[in-house]
Amino acid sequence: MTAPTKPPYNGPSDPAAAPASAAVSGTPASAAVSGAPASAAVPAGERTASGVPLHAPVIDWFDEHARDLPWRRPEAGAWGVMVSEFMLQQTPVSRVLPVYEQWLARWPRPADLAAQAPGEAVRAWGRLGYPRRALRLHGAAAAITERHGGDVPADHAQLLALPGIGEYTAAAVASFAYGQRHAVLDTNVRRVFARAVTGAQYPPNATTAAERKLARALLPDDEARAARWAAASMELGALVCTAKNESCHRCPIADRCAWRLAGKPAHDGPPRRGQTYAGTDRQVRGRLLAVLREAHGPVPQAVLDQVWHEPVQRARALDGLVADGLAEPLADGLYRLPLT
DNA sequence: TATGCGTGGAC
DNA sequence: TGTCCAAGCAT
Repeated sequence: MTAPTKPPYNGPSDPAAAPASAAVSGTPASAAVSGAPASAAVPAGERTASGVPLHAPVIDWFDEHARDLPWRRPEAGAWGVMVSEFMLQQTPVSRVLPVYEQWLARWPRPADLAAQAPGEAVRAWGRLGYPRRALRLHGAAAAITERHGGDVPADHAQLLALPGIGEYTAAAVASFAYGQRHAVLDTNVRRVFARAVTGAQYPPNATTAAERKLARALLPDDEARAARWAAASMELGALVCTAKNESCHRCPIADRCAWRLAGKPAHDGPPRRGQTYAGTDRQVRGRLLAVLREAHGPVPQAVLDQVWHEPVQRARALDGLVADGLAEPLADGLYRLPLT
């Protein structure tokens, strides 16, 4: 049973963020990067295109510098890992921390969340943003309760079948919670690979087949070490190889980073998609939902009308919330968070 | 494959 | 101040 006792976050107390890795496997991988010069001492699958191993210094760095995050503690369990992954989708760690703690204290198991109305999940989500994630997490908890006996599945395909879980999150939960060997390709890892291996400042806008192939090729053969590498490469991107103001002087692989060795050429090609916000439906939806979240009962339409002056856009945004299941229309022009 | 989907901190 | 950015997913 996946029943992690609530993990009060009392600050750094558990330096060992993950089980110690086993000895490095000596099994040669067949997925060598083509054209790579032979480097006999290192299994082919663990070398970069230049033949230089990448994971050893990164994992060593991680052993020293990993943040003590609550979802990395053993007591977090698979449910804690999964909750954190939902919350961390497009939201910074610092904003996730307090909500995560409250969430796990209130709903320590998937079944506890599944027993609540979805609107309660939306309310507890607070201002993390993208509240459809709260709905999907609630739906995932319900599916876990129904289909998996209340335990977060360990199987990648079963994880992928849950609402709100895509390729990244399925790999992350399987790797971080269950120690499995998966390519965990998030925006941090993609940026590290783009720089260290490809020599580009930023990865492509959308994940490419070449990136997936590279991620698989760089995966250590040993299962526990692969899971460690996944967390370590993400952490490197989050703390050192950041999008802006990268800290190459603190980077364990700076001496072999293709981008740095090339003189850190600026990004060329199409501009990276920027996100506008002011004046969009998103902003209106956010305001509307904030009112519903903070209300304790049904809210009259007249109150919702206060949040935005333009009636057409306002109506479209409200309709969108209803269509997404984030708001529930009642009789007499009243709205509330969804009970079902 | 491109687009829509929240929020707030950093510079 | 405005722009960019933060552990993606669904359609």
